[in-house]
Amino acid sequence: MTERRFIRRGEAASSEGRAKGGGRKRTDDKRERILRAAVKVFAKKGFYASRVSEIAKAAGVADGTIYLYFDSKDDVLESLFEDRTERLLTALRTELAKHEGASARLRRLIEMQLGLLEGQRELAEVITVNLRQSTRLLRQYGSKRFVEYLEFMASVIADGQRSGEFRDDVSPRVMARALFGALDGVTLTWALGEARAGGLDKAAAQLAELWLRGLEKR
Amino acid sequence: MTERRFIRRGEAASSEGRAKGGGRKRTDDKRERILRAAVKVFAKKGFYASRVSEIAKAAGVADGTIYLYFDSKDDVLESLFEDRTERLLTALRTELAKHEGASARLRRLIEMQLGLLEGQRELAEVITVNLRQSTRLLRQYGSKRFVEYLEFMASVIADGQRSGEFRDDVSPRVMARALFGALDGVTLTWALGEARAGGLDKAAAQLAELWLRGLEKR
DNA sequence: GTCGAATGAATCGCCGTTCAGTCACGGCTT
DNA sequence: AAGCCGTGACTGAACGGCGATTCATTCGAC
Repeated sequence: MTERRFIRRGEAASSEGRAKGGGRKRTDDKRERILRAAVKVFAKKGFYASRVSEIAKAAGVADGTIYLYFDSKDDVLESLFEDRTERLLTALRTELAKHEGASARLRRLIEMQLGLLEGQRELAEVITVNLRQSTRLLRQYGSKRFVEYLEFMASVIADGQRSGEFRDDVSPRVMARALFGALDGVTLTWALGEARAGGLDKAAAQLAELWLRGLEKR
Repeated sequence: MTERRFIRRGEAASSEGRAKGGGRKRTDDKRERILRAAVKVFAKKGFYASRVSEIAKAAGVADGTIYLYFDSKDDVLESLFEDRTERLLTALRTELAKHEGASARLRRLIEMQLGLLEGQRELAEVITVNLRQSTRLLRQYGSKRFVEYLEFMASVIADGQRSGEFRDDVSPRVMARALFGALDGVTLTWALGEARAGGLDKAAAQLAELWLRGLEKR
C-alpha cells in the first residue's frame, strides 16, 4: 500500500545549481526541492490543511510531478521525516564519537538536538507537530528511524549505567522516551511561540544540567 | 468562526442514569455521551481518520445531533480537551493542597498526571496524540486550559525555588514545558504500545526521582 | 396544537490522484 | 551536419470519491 517506486537514490551527487539546460533526467535534486517545499508548507498550515498543489507550487513543479517521486501525500511527510531524522542521527553518531564519558555525551546529545533545530524553526515545527498527524506514522510505532533514534538515546544512558556514571535503578528506555519528550516539548513551545534566537540553547543548558544531576550516581 | 452555540452548560447535574422515558430536552448528558464516544473513536483511528458518523453511531445518536451540541468536528475535539483538562486541573489543585513542600507536591503532580491516565488509555491517547492534530488548537498556542495547566506546573516549581527547596537557576516555565513533554512522551509510548498495567506508575516513580534530584538545591 | 429536539438522507465543495498529451534530449541514420 | 525517432520526465486539467454539514421532516412532551 505504500511501496516507494521509481525512485533512484544517490546518483550524480546533484551539484545543486540549476546548471545549464534544465536536464530531462529525473534528479534527486528535484526530490529534495519537493521535500524542502513540503517543510515550508506543512510548517505553515499543518499536514492536513496543506494542499498537494501548494507544495507543488512552492517547489516550482507540477502537481503530478510530486507523484513521480512520492506515492502519496502521506509518503511525502513520511519521507521527509525519515530523511531528516537520518541526517540528525548520522550527525549525532559522528559527533558523540568524539566525546568520552556518558555524561559528556548525553549533554552533547541534548545540545545537538536542540541546537540543530535552533536555526530551522520550520523543520522543528514539522517534526514536533506534524509527525503526530499522520496516523500511519504513529501506528507503526513511529518509523524505523524514529525508533532507531530513541534506541540510540537509550544506549547512551545504558552505557552510562554500565560504566557506573549513572544510577542503574531507572529504565534507559523510559528515560530516553522522557528525555525525547522533554526536548520535544520545549522545541514545540519555542517553534510555535516567538522562537527567539538563543532560546533553545539556553533551554538546552538547563535541561542538560537537570538530567545529568538526575541521573548521577551517588 | 467557532463560537459555541446553543449549549447550556452545567444544569440539572445530569443524574447519569438513563432515567425513565428518554426526555426530549437537550441534555448535558447527551453532550457527555458524545464526548465519551469521541474519545473512543478518536483514540482508535485518530482525529482526521475519524468520521463524524462514526462518533454519532458510537454515541447512539444521529449525525445531525452532534451539530446541536458542537459547532464542528474540530469543536468536538477542542471541547473534549478543554473539558478533560479542566477536570484534571481541578483534581490536581484539590490534591496538591493536601501536601506540604514543593518536592512532595511535584512528586504528587507527576504521579497524578500519569496515574489518572493509567486507567484511561483511550483518553491518554487522545490527549497526547490527537491534541496535536487540530492545527487550530495548537496555533492558538494551546487552549486556555492547557496554558493554565502549564502555568500551574510552573508555579509549583517557582514555589519550590522561593522556598529554597529548588535550584533557582532554571526557568520554571521551561522546566514546566519540559516536564510536561516528558510525561507526555512516556504516556504516548505507553498508550500506543502495550499499555501494560502498572507501567505508568513505575515510570512515574522514576521520573519523579529524576526531576526531584535534578531540581534539588545543593 | 405548539414547540423544538432529534433525525438521517441528500448535498456540494473540495482535493488527492490520475493519465493523455507535450516536449527535451540523445542516439541513430543518411 | 542535419533530420528523425524513441524514450521517459514532466505537465496540469479533469475526475471521482468522500465526508462534513445541512435542513426538511418527524414526533415526543407539555
